[in-house]
Amino acid sequence: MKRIKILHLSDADAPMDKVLVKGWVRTRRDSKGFSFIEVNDGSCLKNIQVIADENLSNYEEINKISTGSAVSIEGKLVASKGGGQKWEIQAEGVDIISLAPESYPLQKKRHTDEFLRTIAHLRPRTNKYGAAFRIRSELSYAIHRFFRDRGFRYIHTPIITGSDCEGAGDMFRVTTLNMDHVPVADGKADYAEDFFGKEAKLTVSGQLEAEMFALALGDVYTFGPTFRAENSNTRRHAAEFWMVEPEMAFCDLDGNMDLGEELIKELLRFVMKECKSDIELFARFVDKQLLGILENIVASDFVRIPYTAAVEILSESNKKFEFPVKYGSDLQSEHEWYLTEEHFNRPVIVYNYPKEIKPFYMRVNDDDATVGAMDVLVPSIGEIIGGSQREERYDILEGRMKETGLPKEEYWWYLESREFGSVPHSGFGLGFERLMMLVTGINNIRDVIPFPRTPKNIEF
RNA sequence: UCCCCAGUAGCUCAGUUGGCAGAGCAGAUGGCUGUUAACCAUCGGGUCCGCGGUUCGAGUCCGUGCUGGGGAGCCA
Repeated sequence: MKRIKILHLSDADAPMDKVLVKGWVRTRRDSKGFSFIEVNDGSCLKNIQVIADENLSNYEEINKISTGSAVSIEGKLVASKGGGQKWEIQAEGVDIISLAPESYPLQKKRHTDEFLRTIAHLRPRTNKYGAAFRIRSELSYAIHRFFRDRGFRYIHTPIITGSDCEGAGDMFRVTTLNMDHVPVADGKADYAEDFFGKEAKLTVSGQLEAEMFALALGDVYTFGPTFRAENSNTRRHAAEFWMVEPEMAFCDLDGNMDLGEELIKELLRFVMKECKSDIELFARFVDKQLLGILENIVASDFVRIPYTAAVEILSESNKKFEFPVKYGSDLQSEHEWYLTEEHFNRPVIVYNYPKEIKPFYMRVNDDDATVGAMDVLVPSIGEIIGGSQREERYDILEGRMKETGLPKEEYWWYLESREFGSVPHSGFGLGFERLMMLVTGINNIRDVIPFPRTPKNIEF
């Protein structure tokens, strides 16, 4: 007999004569002559209540079933005699697959996120984390669907890269050298002996490679892990995280902003519709204002202001900032928070930043002072998208590389794309975990990724 | 890396001015009951984060280290 998932039982519209359910026991309560067993199989938030009568041949064993134990239940799906649930299973057989000892760390009552992080291998068995990771899966699907509907192609860009510096942050080294006996040449590690014959790192972005495919397939995107070896200790940063990076040929900065806004709104709409009961859990127990926040984002036009206008708003705000607002320096977190949470109270796209504070690949504007960069800021998360129109003019790109001290030889292939049929193109990076935080109201990135990697933390 | 806060039972926490280590939940045992964070009774459970210091006496005060959290920087 094939097992049926609890998801399909809870929305059943008629009783069933014979069902087989397998899952983990959340709690068990005794009554006179029978026992209530709450079983969850991870297919949905809901448990199914099982009635195990004392006439069952192994009732003595059934009475030893503890929280966390795995069971297989055969019986009838019948209308529940008690309140609180529509259906329950009148068990005809309860097989104990394995008993969890009393040391099982998950209890019926609420645990703190900090404690659950120390048992990341068990936390998906809780209501909250089960819901979060079901949503994570649905959100991934929604991303692929969004791009496919619009004719984008999915590109697998490399995880290991030979580019010494991709412009963002410190990188993790990839090597097969024996770290206890590193071969030396001229007083330095000799990478000629290494696997690739030169230094290799984990990627910090698939952008440069994705650009090559945008200039061939038109509209493309990547969706995969990226790595930053920054010693960041905040609730919004992880050393390993997932990023969505669309890249579009024949697209300027306006088109880029349009896509970013549309993407965020569409993903929120999708999740509110397709993950309704899981989202409701977060709206009830994690952030009471969650639904209002999500609806507000879906309904509002994102504010779009140039960097100079943002600086003006901040200067005229009469708000005491720890760091002074000044043209030419990057916006501090407190400035971004002010714009998106206080001044506008909705998502804000800041664009056209001074070129001195942005990387070499961003397109220089006609004023020769700013570049076509854009950051999407949302309340409670901060920067969720960072992107730009790319510099497609060979000479200017080459000049910017010289200015920022990048070795031209390393990027010969990137420059060549500007030599052969170069076209205006744009793209951005969306932080997938930050999107998860936005959607669920969970305020720590370590709680929206299955096994988080942060400085000094690589357990599991 | 810098600034701030915290660390007490398996979990969540209380612990007054420096004076015998506590509660709820969880666990075990018994009872009651179509229960649903079940209920009632009994019992077991501690390196008060580590190290050093002050003191007649430290969970409490001081120094230091570790771990966790929040903020900043870096960014998605």
